[in-house]
Amino acid sequence: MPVHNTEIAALFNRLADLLELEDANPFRVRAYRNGARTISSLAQNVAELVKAGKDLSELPGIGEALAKKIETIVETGKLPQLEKVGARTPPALSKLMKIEGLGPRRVKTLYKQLGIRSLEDLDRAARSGKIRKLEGFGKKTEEIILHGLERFSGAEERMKLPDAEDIAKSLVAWLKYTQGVKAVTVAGSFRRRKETVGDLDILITARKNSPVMDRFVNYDEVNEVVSRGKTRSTVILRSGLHVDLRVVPQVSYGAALCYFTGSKAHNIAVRKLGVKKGYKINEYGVFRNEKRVAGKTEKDVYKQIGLPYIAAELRENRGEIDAAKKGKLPELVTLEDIRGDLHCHTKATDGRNSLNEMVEIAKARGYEYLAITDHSRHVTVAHGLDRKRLLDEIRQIDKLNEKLDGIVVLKSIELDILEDGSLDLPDGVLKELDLTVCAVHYKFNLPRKKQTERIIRAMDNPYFNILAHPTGRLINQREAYEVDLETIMTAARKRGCFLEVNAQPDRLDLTDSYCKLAKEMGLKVAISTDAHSTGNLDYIRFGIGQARRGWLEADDVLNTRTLDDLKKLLRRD
DNA sequence: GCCGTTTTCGGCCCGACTGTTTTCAGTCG
Repeated sequence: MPVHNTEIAALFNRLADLLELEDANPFRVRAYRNGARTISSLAQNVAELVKAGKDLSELPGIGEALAKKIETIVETGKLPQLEKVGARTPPALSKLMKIEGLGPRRVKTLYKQLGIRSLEDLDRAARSGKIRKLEGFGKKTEEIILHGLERFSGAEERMKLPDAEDIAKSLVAWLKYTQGVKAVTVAGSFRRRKETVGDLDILITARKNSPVMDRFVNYDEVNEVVSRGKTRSTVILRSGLHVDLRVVPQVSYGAALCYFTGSKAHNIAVRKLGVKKGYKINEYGVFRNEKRVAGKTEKDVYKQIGLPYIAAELRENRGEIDAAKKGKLPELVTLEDIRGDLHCHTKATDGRNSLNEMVEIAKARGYEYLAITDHSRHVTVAHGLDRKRLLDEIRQIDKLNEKLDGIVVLKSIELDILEDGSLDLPDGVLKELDLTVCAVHYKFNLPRKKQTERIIRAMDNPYFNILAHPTGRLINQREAYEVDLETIMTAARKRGCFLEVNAQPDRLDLTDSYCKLAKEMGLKVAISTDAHSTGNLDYIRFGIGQARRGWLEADDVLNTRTLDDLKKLLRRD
């Protein structure tokens, strides 16, 4: 099993932590963190790139030194420098820096002065009042540490996007109806449509004397006010979600929106570019010699430094600035581009609504087609369809199609890929379908090679069309199964098969990085909801967000096609 | 440690809030 990208990134991050504790050059520390970020957001397995002899220093933020270190990690599983630094500075200290309110300086002082090297040490010292006596610390800081410890022990989990949406919606409504408030925008990773959010960043433009800050900290759901200033405040809601609110004047709205949308790495890159052109960029605008030259809209900000507008979903410093400079930004796929859904369930298996109800809502959404993909027999808990019941459903759909106008129901199935790579129903019945959506639903723990072969063998079946939720991961619940997705993607491309971007907000599988890789490989994907109810069809929004984060354009997406064009792309002999 | 249509050396984004301070360091985003 090759070394995972996340393991390499973790080693670099840990090294960065320890170097920071040693007062190393902060830019060197940042270089390690940047490298870690590049590695962890890469779809391809770095170990395999190394084996293929690829020059890693071509990757952004990876230079000769880091490239060499990565090679060592791939070969030995270890980063010698980390062990060397670890001998001087206890590696456990990096955990202390995760406590809110504790950074490298304070952790270092705590270690040097009180010998604190673990969470337990920290807790003991704080409780016995030792910390407040240190220079630069005080009673209040001690309380903050104790509080941070308490919070830390709770599950540290990022919130899934739809949950954050629910919370944001009520809060935004509350803030909007405040005297003097003009615009309320949720920015941050929420706006970048990341699959999970760590906190909510809300931007407000308001008249000078608007009481919006008061109203914010007095919101019913606020559990704790972390900080409160004139232009910025932070609270923690009862749900545990942190919310930052920033108030700026109208003339700074665009600059503030850029700043608050991030990502941090994107902002740094943009500001750097600004500096090069003689501008200072902050949340109040773009400045040349103290004079504001742009800032009212995001577009103005980008324009001022010679760039076209960059969509929020792209702002991760993963090549978007370079693409913008060259005029090569993708024209991202939108909700309006989607002409149909290629994965949904009905009451026949584990869906909540009938065939007719599903079709009715799909039609109301303006879809031209809807593929009904109930489970196959192997998924017994969902009462999966056997050959006979599938034939019944096919006949039912044929009958319905005769009556329907403006939408066509596609005959399909979510077909289990069995352990040996065969499909769960015989070809004889599969050939009656318009398309198949195939998936792994059991035996997640096969070795990587076997799992990969299993899926590719399934693709050898001429009736295989789309690989559903290709890695099986459930966000915050279940890791992806071990599989060589890049090899699978290559195989899919060769065979005329497709991969799915499952739009269930629990799945969002493919990830953004793999969407981008698919695009680069020329492999088209289907964005499908896997809806188990009529309401779920709306999940398509989350799939679109993920696809946009993966740089996908309408042309890269199967279900932006008209029905005729779609049929041409699906191999059905 | 990275990086270069000003640079292969000398830079490296920018500001708010808090606490412990009498002008600023530390942390955060």
